[in-house]
Amino acid sequence: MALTNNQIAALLVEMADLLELEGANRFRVRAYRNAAVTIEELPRPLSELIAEGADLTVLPAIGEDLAETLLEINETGTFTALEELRGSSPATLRDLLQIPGLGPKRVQALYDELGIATLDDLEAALESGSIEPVPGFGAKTVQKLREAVLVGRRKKPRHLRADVEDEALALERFLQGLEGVAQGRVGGSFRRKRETVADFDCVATSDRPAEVIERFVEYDEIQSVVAQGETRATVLLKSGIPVDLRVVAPESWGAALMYFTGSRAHQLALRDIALVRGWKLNEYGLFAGDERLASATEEEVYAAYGMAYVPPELRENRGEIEAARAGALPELIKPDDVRGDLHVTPGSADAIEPLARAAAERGYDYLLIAGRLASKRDAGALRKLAEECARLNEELDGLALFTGVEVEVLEDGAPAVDGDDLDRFDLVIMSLENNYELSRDRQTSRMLRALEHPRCGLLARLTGRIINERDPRDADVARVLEAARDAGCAVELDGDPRRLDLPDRHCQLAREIGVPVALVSRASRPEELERMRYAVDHARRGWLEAGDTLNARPLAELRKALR
DNA sequence: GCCGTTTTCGGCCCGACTGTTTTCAGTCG
Repeated sequence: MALTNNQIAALLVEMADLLELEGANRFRVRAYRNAAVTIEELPRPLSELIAEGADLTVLPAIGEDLAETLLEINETGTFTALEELRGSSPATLRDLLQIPGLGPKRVQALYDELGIATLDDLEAALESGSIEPVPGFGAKTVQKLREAVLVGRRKKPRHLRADVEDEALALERFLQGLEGVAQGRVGGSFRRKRETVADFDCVATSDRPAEVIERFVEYDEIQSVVAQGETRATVLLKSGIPVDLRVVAPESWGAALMYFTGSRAHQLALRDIALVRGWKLNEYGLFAGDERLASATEEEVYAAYGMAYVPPELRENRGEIEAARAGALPELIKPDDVRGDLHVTPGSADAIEPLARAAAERGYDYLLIAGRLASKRDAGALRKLAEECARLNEELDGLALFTGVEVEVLEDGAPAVDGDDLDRFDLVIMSLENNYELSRDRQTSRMLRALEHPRCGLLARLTGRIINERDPRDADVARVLEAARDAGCAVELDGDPRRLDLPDRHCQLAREIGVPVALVSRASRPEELERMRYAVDHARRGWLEAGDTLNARPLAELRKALR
C-alpha cells in the first residue's frame, strides 16, 4: 500500500536528521526539511499525483533530485540514500536529538567519544560522570542534560487552546501591567487561534528591556527560569507551559509582533519577498539597507510590502500572502455575524427552554434543536422535542426554533434509521461516527453514498477527529465536498474545542468548492452555547466569510436553505 | 538540494543566549 503523505514526510525528516548528524551541508539538510513540509501540506495524497503523471518539480522545494526520490519512495516505500545513511549509525541517535540542549554536533560528539547511542546510554554516562571530560561539555551542560533527560522522556504536549486561554490572558495582563512596558501581547499560535498551543510566545516593547525582563521573571506563576538575557527570557510556568518573552524598542512593535506571531512559514515567506527586493525583514523592522521602511505597527509593515493587513488567523503560508498582494483576502466572519446556532442537543424536552432563552439573550434570531435518532425507539422522545419546540415558537418573540434529527451514517453510507421518521424535521444531520479505520476509498464512497440520501441536509463529524486523541479519518475530502455542493448539503463545523471538526484546511476547501458551512455549538446546556466562539475562531482560520456560512443568513434566507 | 527581477552559480533567515571559549560554536526559535 502506498505511503501516506505524513509517512513520506517522516522519511524526508529522518533523512535530514541523519544528514545533520553526519555534519552534511546545512542547506542540503534544510532542502529535505522544506520538502517534507511541502509533502505534509499537499491537499491530496502524493501517490495520486504520481499516478496521474504529475510533474513533481512544480511543487515548492521539490527539484529534479527530490522528484526522483519521491518516485522511488512511492515505488519501494523508502529510498536508497536514506537506507545507506541508516546503515552508517544507530537509529537511536535521532532520539537524542529530541533532548533540549543536544543538537547534531553534540550528539555526534557523544557517540564518537563515548559510544552513547541511546537515552539509556546517556543517562548512565551522566550518572558515572564520564561526559564532562568530552570537549565542549562542562559542569553546567552536564547538569542541564540531567534535568533535560528526565523531561525528555515525556512527550511534549500540545495543549488545547481553550484549556490554556485563561492562563495566556492572565499572563498578557501581567505583562502589560509591568512597569516600563509600553505594549505587550501573547503572540504565536495562541494569537493565530490554532486549536492547540505548545508554548506562549510573548512580545513587549520598552525603552529599558533589561529591567522589564528582571520584573517579568518574578511572575508568580513561573516555576523556573530557563534562560534570561538582556532582551529575552525563557521560563517554565507552573502549569508546565514554556514561555518565551522578547522585549524590543517601541518603534519595533509591529515588526516584533509579526515576527513572534508567525507562523514561521508565513514569516519566512515574507522574508523571501524582502530578499528578492533587496530588503531585510527581522524582528526590528523592514529595512532597505539602513533605511527603515516600516516597523511601528503590523499594518505599516504589510503596507510597505504593498499588501493588505493579514489577520493572524490566516498567517500560515496557505495562500494568504498571494491573496494579500492581490487585494483578495477574505473578509473573515466575526462573532457578531452569527445570527443563530444550527445544532444544539438538549438532553430532554425540559432542557430546550433554558437553551432557547439563553440563545435569545445572545441576540440569536434562530436556534436549531436536534435530537439523536439511533433506533426507532428514539422516535417518541424526538416527538416530544418537536412538540416543545412548537410550543416555544408560539411563546418566544424574536427567536425561531427549528428542529433537526441527527442520524448515524453506517459503514455502507446508509443512515442508521430511515423512512418517514426523517420527514418531520427541518434538517436531517447525517453524522459520520465510528468506522474510523476504513480505507480512504471506502471512507470516501461511504460519504458519497450518505450525500445521495434525498433528506441529507448537513454532513457532520466529517473527520471524526478528537484533538490529541483520535486522528482524522482518511478520505478524499475534496470529492466529498464537491458532492455535498451538488447535493445542496452543508457541512458542520463543531465548536467543541476538543473537536473543531471541520478542521481549518477543510473549511478553506469548502469555501473554494462552494459548500456552505454550518457553525454549531452542540450545546446541551446554556453555557455551552459559548462554544460558538471557538467555531468562529476556527472558521476564520479556515478563511470563511460570513457568506460562506449558513449562520450569518437572515431568518428568511435560512428558512429557504433548510427547505 | 533548491532556486532564479543577481537565472545554471552561488547564494540559501538571522538574532539571542549559554557555556566554555579566550573570541565563538552550538542550539534554539
